[in-house]
Amino acid sequence: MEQDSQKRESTDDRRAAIAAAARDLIVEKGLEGLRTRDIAARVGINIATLHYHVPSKEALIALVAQSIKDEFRAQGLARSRQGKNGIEMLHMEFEDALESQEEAPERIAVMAELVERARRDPAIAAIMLPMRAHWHGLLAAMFQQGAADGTLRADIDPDAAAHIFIGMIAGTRSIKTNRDHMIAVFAEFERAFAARPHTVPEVN
Amino acid sequence: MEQDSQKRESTDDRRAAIAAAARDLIVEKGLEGLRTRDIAARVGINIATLHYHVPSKEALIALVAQSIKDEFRAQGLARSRQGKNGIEMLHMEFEDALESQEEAPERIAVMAELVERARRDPAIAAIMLPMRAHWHGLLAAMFQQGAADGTLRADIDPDAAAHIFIGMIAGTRSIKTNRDHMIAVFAEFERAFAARPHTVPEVN
DNA sequence: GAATTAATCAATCACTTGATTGATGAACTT
DNA sequence: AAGTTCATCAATCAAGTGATTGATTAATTC
Repeated sequence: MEQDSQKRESTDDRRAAIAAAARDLIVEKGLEGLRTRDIAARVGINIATLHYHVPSKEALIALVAQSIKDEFRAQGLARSRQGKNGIEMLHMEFEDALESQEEAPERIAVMAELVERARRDPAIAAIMLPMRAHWHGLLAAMFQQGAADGTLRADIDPDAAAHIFIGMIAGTRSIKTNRDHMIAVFAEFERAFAARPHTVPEVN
Repeated sequence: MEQDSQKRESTDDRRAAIAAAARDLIVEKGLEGLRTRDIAARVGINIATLHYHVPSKEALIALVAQSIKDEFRAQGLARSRQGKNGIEMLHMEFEDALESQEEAPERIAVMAELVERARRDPAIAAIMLPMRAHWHGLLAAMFQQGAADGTLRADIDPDAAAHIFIGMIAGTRSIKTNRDHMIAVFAEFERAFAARPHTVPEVN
């Protein structure tokens, strides 16, 4: 139960509210349209109060990046991959992506924006790049596992396959993306990377 | 031969120079760091002169988008795909991407920025989305062709495969991308989508 | 060669924007 | 109850920031 008559919020709560408002505004206006005043207004606080909780705009963007990173980590931990074979793990990964797209599409959009930002802002790069590298590593391990357990192609290059998988997911944050489209794309991905012992050799 | 003693440039030349300077600055500072004054300074003209040639910042960004679009169109027309089979056309497409990445990496970076922008700016969307749709259509046709001529998997979903291909290319504008890495990724893509009649069926 | 158009710039406007200051009341400490 | 810290805001600052104005000079037209 919350007491909504409370006049003062803790810094943790405020920072979370500020991050949430900033994320919404980044989706609406992009990083180039992000204004500290707009964020303060959306949270319902004064601009000086915002600066009390988050010292600078730079720190604010880093806060947003960190909030994204934390959510991805939480999602990764939510489901155990233990005891699963390669293709099953890949399936779970895709389901996570599908869930993200449906429950927090704004998260994907903000992440795309921050990945761009990371290219020229070391502070953001320090947050986003390890996150991407970690995901890439997990995926590569899955592909390797799949090649070993016979559920994925034996001649797979785990690193390259992880790259293609990430590109596929990142591409779904595009225009006409709906659930059915994503499912069709992943089905094609599965046909492309799953082991296919059923193919009938042609006679030359 | 050019006469570099010329004091006045034509509007076409000026607009091209402005677009080029803007693209460089977008790479350096992002759209959120783009300033009309900086562009003018880089071209070597007064801010008022810039506004004489390009009426507003909005129009300037549209000019950049159009310049990108024109270059992509030119690249697409540079090599004829006639008489090629599915996998050969795909190879050419990859070579074009590789060439872009090496000869004009800034073009890819700016395009990524503009694709983000298109999400919330109808004027930019009107330029970028048809470009993307056109590329997607060309790719889907290639995959269909490849399925028909036996060079690519017969069970391919051309639309989904095009999506994955675009994601792969877009993903290469990421961090540690070098030529060897791109080639390894495309090799994996080829293994994944090429017809593989040589697979030996396993006995259940 | 006079009139017109194209291209340019110094100066400035009106407004935005991130950040600070100094003050105020609530909540916690002792 | 007094002192201290926490959270808040009205007012303001200084540096931008996109755009305009009015004038000047080179090029073109007639």
